Amino acid sequence: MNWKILIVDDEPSLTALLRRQFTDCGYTVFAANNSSEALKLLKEQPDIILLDINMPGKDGLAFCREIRESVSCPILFLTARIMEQDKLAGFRDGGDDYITKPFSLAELTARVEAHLRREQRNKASSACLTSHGLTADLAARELSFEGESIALTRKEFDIVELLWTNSSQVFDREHIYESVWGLEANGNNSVVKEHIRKIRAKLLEATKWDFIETIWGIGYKWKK
Amino acid sequence: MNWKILIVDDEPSLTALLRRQFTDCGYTVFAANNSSEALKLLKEQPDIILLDINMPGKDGLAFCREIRESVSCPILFLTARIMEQDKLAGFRDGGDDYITKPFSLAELTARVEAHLRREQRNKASSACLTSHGLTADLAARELSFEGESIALTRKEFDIVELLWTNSSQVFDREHIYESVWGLEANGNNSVVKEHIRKIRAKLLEATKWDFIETIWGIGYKWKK
DNA sequence: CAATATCTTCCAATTCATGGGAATCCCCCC
DNA sequence: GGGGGGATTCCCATGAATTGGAAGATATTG
Repeated sequence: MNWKILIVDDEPSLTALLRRQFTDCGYTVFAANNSSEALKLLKEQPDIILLDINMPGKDGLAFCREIRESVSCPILFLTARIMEQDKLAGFRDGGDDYITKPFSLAELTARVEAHLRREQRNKASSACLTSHGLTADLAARELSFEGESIALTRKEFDIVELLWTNSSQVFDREHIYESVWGLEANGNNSVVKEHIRKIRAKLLEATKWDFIETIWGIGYKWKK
Repeated sequence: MNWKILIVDDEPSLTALLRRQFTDCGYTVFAANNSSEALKLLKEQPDIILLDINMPGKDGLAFCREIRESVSCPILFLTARIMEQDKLAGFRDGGDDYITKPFSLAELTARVEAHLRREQRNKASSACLTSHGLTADLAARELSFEGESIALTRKEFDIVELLWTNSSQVFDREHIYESVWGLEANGNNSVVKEHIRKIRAKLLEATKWDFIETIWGIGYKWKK
């Protein structure tokens, strides 16, 4: 993920330092020396904002109050003020964190990443497997090929999930039975056979491609 | 909003202090003296967790690593360790903030509220759901189809909200029961079935469209 | 106390899992 | 290259599991 970070500070040496740090970490950095410049850079839609409080012209707190409604990304205050009242004011005005100078670059970076991690988590969509145009959404229990949905039954989906998520492994029928059914296999593997057949039939019908490889005398494996 | 906060610290005087503070602020407070107690209290589904690092038995960092996957609420570390390495470890293990003792109650409260505010904001951005002409206002708990209001009961609305806000996921009946009722499901899931039926009947009547998909043998899912 | 919401129970309809046997395929040996 | 034996695939009828629906009991609310 390539994050965009907006740094607002009137101290050029600090913005330069931060720019270097976050560029090194793979961020796209935008820097402003005052509130009005910062306002223009908002159109870049940063994912997170570092905001100095003490600035000539409009200060950071006022800037934060102004944009808070329309900007949803986390805003972290950077400041030399250590008075508790100032901190509280920062949070009250909509800040998400308050970091006092001097701070360590490592801690600042860790905090920035913690906030971004949370943002991403809140947006997170479920994990999908994809290969050869076939897509499986494990949470939604959906399988589709180029947008076309393929209906699988419960056990069929369980088997596909098992094979696909361990696609470098060969599973014998007993292993599949025990994994999917959660029971000990007692020589009873014709069920697995039949399900493999049905899965193959459905996938072949939809994709013209056999995703399951038979390892003769051993078992089955998902083709990569 | 009545937030639920989980406090985990082995120092009874501190948990007592925090309990009083957050109770006064209108929170519902759960407190644990160690990790295993805390684990049990997770079923209360707290909105935020304050976690001491130094505890006998499993420490806070280990506890955090363990639950981070399954618990999405913010986790704030409270600790007397001020070494930078410790802070970085806290963030690395999935913490959202790191507060060093001694701290001021006012700042702690401000930080807690900043995190909760952000959580709410992230949810609120999807406070109005719309698809196929159906609109749900989660804050007002109102459902309507092309201006025509559809009356849902409390539990019915809870279920719709759960399914719709996680429309990429399949929920089995036990999961729905535990989420909506907040209780452990003991095989008793015909209630959920019946509520799903009622919701379907109401929506079908109003919209001529079935928004809930049955995943046979698994559960239910909101159609996208 | 009435109205509404929630929960329980039971049964029919549907879908899926299962197992057996026939047909086919694959590998090895000649 | 051809045949034999075992493993695999295919087909299909049956029965079990799951869901949807009706009706009524119980709890909650105003």
